[in-house]
Amino acid sequence: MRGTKERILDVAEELFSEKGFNAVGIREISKKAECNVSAINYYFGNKENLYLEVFKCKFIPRAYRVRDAFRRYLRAEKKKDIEVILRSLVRAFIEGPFTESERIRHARLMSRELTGPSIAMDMVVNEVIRPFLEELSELLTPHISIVKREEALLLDIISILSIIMNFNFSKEMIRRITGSEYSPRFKKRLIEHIVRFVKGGLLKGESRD
Amino acid sequence: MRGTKERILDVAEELFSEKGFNAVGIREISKKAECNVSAINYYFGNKENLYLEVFKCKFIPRAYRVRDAFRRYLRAEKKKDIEVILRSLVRAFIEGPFTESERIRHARLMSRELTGPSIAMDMVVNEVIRPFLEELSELLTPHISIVKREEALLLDIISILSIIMNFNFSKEMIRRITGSEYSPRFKKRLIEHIVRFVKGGLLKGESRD
DNA sequence: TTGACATTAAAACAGTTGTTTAATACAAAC
DNA sequence: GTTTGTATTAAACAACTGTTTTAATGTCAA
Repeated sequence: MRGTKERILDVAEELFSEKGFNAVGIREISKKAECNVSAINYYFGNKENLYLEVFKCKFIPRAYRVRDAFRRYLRAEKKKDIEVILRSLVRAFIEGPFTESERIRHARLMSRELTGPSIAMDMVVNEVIRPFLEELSELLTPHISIVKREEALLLDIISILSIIMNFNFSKEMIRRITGSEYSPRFKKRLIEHIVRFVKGGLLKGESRD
Repeated sequence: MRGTKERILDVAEELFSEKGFNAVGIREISKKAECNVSAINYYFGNKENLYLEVFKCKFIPRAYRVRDAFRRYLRAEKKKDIEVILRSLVRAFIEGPFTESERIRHARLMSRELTGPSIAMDMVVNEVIRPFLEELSELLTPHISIVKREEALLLDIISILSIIMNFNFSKEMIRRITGSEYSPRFKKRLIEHIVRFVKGGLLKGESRD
């Protein structure tokens, strides 16, 4: 059996992402992790720190894996035009090297942090979001022919990520509205849809207007 | 002084949207609403029902006001081309006939419902989202010249709303990343950015590809 | 075997949770 | 003036909260 500390982290991430910080009790965690309540405080000091540790040990490493998947998809292509860049990006989030439950956990934690920032937000912004935005910005700039204000490109990228994220963490809502399950086939359609939509958005006003 | 029941509803909405259902206690509500704890159970039965009532009496009517603002903006324009439709839509959400705190409350409640569906989700889907998607779909269809699968248009509209919503309920994150406050000037830029981006996305593949 | 340390366990802690009870206060209706 | 129904209050309820204490283990080196 894996170490107690590891099990606590796993269970904590699962429950926190599913219900949010306040809706989860440490007794619920300890029960599911098959350990004593005091083991949690022994290893992590208190509940808040456990939450922080979930981000440090689980969320952030996985965010890097998303980024790495993106880089890998991109590297595998010869022509690195806008469409390839965008498809690599979308695929990293929608398909990515994750199990479906991993993806859901990741999306939910992120979504909670976006809507109701917690003590973990600083970490997420500084170690994940900002560097990734910068990377995307540098990758896309050479392909945007018209002179674009820096802010405009930033807003573009945020818009792109908004769409990707939304399809990732509003799954229940999307399911209800479209009537489609998140099957591999639907995902394929979804990826192509998003790629084409955001490509259109990015290139807006270039060949017309 | 306004009626107790009204005050409870107001305070409950504010606190629920700010912290989420589980993070708010009825004693906190009763204190801020300047009433007794048991008044809450007297009027609403229990905490869960109070949450539901917040949606019934506050969220949904305001969602209709967003829709009405959209219709009004649209009606005020002579030429009802795609750009006008989209600008009306974006303005209804970003500017709309609301105070800033009203907009924040609305966005947060919606975001929570999207990420972690509660008992209120059915209400939101059936009375707000579905009808509005249909309305948008009918409005946009005549302006999309190429034959588009029904699903494709639906995904387009969801993408559009994703962007609008994200700029509405990730404000703290946007602030940090862009360094811009949500001033009227920034909002203007934001609206024009979104309109152009989603217009590009919607019309993708029409005049090129 | 001894001592030191890391880990687990049960119990107690004080404070908070949502809810209920029982007792009022205050109108309008008879 | 009594009754009826609504509105409001304080107090008590049992269950649960995160945390701490204390004791009992296990482990490994000296």
